[in-house]
Amino acid sequence: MNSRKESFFDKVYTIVKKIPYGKVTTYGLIARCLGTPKSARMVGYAMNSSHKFPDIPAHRVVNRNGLLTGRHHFFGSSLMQELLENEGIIIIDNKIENFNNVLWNPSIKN
DNA sequence: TTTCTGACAACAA
DNA sequence: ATTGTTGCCAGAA
Repeated sequence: MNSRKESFFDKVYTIVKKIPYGKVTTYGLIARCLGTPKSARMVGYAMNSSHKFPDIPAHRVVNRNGLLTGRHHFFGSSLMQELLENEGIIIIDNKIENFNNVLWNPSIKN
C-alpha cells in the first residue's frame, strides 16, 4: 500500500504551512505534535532546509522562549523580525511580546 | 563509507 | 535556581 512514510522534514513542513497569519509556533511544539518531543532540534534543521521549498513560513517558528533564534538564517538578519511585525506581532530585543497571545498550537491542526 | 554538525528542548545533578 | 548532557534526523565533507 502507499504507506510511504513521509520524512520527518515533510511532516514538519506540513504543520508549518498551516500556521495562520499573525500567529507563531515553536520548534518543540511541532515536534511534540509529531509524537517526537525530543526532535525539536530537527524541526529547526528542517526549517533550514525549508528554503528549498516554497510556502514555508519559517519566520513563524521560534523557540519556546519566543526568541527569534533562527533570524540569522534569513536574508539579512532582520527580515524575520520585519515579517513578523508586518503580521502584527510585536518584537522587542529579538523576543516576541505577548507571546502567549500570538502562539498557535499545531495540535489544533484546524 | 564514517564523522560531524546543526533554526531546540527535556532531563539530571 | 543554573549548568551540562542527551536525544533526534538529515545532509555535507
